[in-house]
Amino acid sequence: MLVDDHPAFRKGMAALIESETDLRVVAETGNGSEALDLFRRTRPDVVLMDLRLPQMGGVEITMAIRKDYPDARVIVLTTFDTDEDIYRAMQSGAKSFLLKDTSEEELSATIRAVHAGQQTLPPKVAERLAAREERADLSERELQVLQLLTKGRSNKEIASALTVSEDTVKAHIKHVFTKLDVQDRTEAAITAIRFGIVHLD
Amino acid sequence: MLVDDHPAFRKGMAALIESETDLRVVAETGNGSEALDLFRRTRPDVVLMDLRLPQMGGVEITMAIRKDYPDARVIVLTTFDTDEDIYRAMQSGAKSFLLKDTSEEELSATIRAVHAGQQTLPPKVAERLAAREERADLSERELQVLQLLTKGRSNKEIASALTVSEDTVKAHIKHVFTKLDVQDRTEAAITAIRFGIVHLD
DNA sequence: TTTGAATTTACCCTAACGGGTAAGTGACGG
DNA sequence: CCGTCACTTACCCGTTAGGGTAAATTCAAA
Repeated sequence: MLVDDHPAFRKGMAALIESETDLRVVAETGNGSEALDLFRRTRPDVVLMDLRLPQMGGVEITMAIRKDYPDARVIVLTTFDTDEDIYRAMQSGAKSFLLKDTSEEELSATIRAVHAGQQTLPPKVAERLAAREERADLSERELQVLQLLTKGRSNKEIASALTVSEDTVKAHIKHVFTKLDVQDRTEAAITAIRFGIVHLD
Repeated sequence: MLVDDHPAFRKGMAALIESETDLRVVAETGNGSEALDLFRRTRPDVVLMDLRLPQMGGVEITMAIRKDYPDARVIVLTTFDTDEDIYRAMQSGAKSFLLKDTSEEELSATIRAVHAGQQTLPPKVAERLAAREERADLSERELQVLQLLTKGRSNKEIASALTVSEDTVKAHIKHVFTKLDVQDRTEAAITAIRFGIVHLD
């Protein structure tokens, strides 16, 4: 099953897959909520899932599918990716993570491997996943502070937004700096965006 | 002619185009430098160009083509786009700017329109281009300062990197703040990334 | 139950930031 | 030749940020 919101990409990907004698596309959609229905009805051996989808994200869909079907084999296939994206995708139960520019050979090899129950990761992706693992998780509150900081808000503004004192905000920010290994708020904001910890928009 | 580094996308796009009786794909490549050669040899009526390509960017290729062939008709076709990307693409002489999730109908209609010599822009894109036009251009020096600022450098560090005084850096930064309509450096950094004025990496 | 992490607040203090204002240089175009 | 603009520097001054330290509370896990 193919889940991607670009019709042209789906078409091309389907053609690549169908050109392999042992692979077949049983369903495709660009819609997140439709993906669930389609999975239930077609029960594909393997799902190729884009992460960036309108409405529901690929991670949410993957989690939803694996909640009902823990054996579902999902390969995440995406173009732009942050360390946090990779991390969350694997956390959600994806079996593999490929970039869209991977070769036809690697794609079909991965599909077969995942179908056989293996969990493969390209070296580049594995490396970035390891980098993410090294980074400490932010607490709920620290994440909220970081999100506001990344909107350009001052400590005072963040404090009033969270209805805590400015000193509290400072404390959270200090912890965030340590965990992200940065020196100041600007670096923290950029790092958060780079790693995909927070999203613009 | 199709220029895009994703084989699957090229394949799908080619299929969409060939399904129209009056349209034909005469050449395709994922390589920037090859694009120039291919253009010279095949002289396509219309070029569909991705912006994000390895090695040479789509804007550079477009400029290179239009330098030798000012009549070349280029449609930029891309997934993620910043206001600055759109602006630079149109500055480089592209005739239209489409997002990759545009419908088959809009795609073929645009190809025909551009072939007929028209310069069309989807409403959404036109809107964002207008937003970019309203924003004042940064001077060379201001851009350098902003780039360093967006790496998390302090005024002192920026000053020594550009071998000017810290007061000078402050002056540039003040101008940047005014032009970007922001209050502080963190907001400036985020805005610069959002608009695509500076790039991460 | 106790240990630990998250959350909260406070105080002190120094360094950095940012606004306002002023002014000198060189280059480029009208 | 003169105006404009980019670039440069300087000074003053108030606000903000960030480091260090300490401590209370809560809540979940060991």
